[in-house]
Amino acid sequence: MSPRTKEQYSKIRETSRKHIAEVALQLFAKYGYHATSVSQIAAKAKISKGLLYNYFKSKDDLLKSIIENGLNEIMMMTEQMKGGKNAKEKLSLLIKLSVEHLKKYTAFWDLFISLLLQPDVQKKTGAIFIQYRNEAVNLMAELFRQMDSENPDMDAFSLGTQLDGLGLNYVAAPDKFPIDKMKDYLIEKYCK
Amino acid sequence: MSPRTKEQYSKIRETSRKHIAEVALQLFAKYGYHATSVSQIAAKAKISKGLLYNYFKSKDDLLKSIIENGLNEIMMMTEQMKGGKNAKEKLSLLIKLSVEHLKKYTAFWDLFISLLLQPDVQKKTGAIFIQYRNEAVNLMAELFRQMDSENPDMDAFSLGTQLDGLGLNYVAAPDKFPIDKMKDYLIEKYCK
DNA sequence: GTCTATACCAAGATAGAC
DNA sequence: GTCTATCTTGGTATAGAC
Repeated sequence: MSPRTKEQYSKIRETSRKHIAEVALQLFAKYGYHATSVSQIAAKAKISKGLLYNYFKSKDDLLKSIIENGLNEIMMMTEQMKGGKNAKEKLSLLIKLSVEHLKKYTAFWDLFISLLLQPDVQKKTGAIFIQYRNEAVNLMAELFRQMDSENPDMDAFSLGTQLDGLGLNYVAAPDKFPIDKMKDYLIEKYCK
Repeated sequence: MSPRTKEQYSKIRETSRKHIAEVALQLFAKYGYHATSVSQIAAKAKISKGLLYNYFKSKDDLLKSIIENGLNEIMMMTEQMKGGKNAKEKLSLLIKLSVEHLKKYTAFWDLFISLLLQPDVQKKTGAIFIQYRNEAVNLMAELFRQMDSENPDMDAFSLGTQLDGLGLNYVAAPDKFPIDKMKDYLIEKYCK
C-alpha cells in the first residue's frame, strides 16, 4: 500500500465538504438559516462541531458555499435551455427543465427564496441571480417574438412570474402542489 | 380632570401594542424573524427591552399577534372581492384588490412568505392561510366557469400562482418590479 | 482528521425599583 | 408604565489533546 497522494486527500476532503454542505442545506431549507444551529448540522452530519470548523471557516462561509454550488447548477441548466428545434419546442423545453430543476433541487430553491426576501443577504447572491433571471426572461421574450406574440416582453415577464409562483408553491408544500399538472397546463397554454 | 377609566387605559395600551407590532413587522420583514433581536425592536420602538415584555409575553407571542392582525386584513379584503357587476368585472376587481393589498401591506407579505417556507412555523399560520387561499381560488374558478372557460379550475389555479409569483417578485424588490404594468397585463389577459 | 472542553458573547426573558 | 440590572441559556467559534 503506497501512501495516499495529495490529490487523493483533497478528494476525500472534498467529499466530506459536500456531505456537510448537503446536510446543512436540508436543515437551512427546513428551518431557515438563522434558526439552524451549527450543532444541529454537526449532529445530523454525524461529526463533531469542532470538525465542521475544519471544513468551513464559519457558518456564513458554509452558506456561501451552498449558494455557489446551487447557482452553478442553475447556470448549467440555463445552457441546456438552448436545445429544441423551433421556438415552441424551445419554450416547452424551458418550462420542463425549470420544473425538473425545481424538483431536483427543491431544498436549494427553498433556501434561496427565503434569502431573496432579505435585502441584506440579497447583496451576496442577488447579483448573480438577477443576471440569470434576466437571461432566462430575455430568452423567453426572443422565443415569443419568433412565435409572433403581440407582446413578447410582457408574455415573457408573465411566464417568468408564473414560474416563480409555481416554485414558491412547490417548495412551500411539495407533496400538495400538483406541479406536473401545472407544468402540462403551462406548456399547453403558452406553447401552442 | 376625572381619573382615566379602564376603557381609556386599555385603549392607550392597545395603541402601544400596535406601535410595537408595527415596528417589529418592519424589522421581521427586512431581516427575518430569527435574525431580528428583541433589543433591536425595543430600540427602534424607543422603549426598553423590559417594557416590551409588559406588552407581549414573548417574541413568539409578538409574532403571533402580527400574523393575526395581518390575516384579519386579508379576510377583510376577501369580503370586498365579492363586489362587481358581472364575472369579468369581479375577476378584474379581485386582481386589483390583491395588488392593492400587496402594495399596502408589503412588509406583512414579505414576512408571511418567508414563514410559509418553514414547515414548523407553517403549522401556526398555515391552516388559516390555506383556508383563505382555497376560498380565493374557488371564487376565481366560479368566475371562470361563468365566463365559459374550458378549464375553470386550472385557470383559477394558474391565476393564483401567477399572483403568488407577482407577490414574491414585488416583496423581493418593490422598487424594481413593475407591478402596475403586470396588473394591467393580467386584467387584460384574464378578463376579456 | 477528529474529538472534547471551553471561551466568549448575545440572545430571550425576569426582577424589582421608581 | 417604565426603566436598569441581572439571570440563564444557547449560540458561534477556538484550543489543544489524540
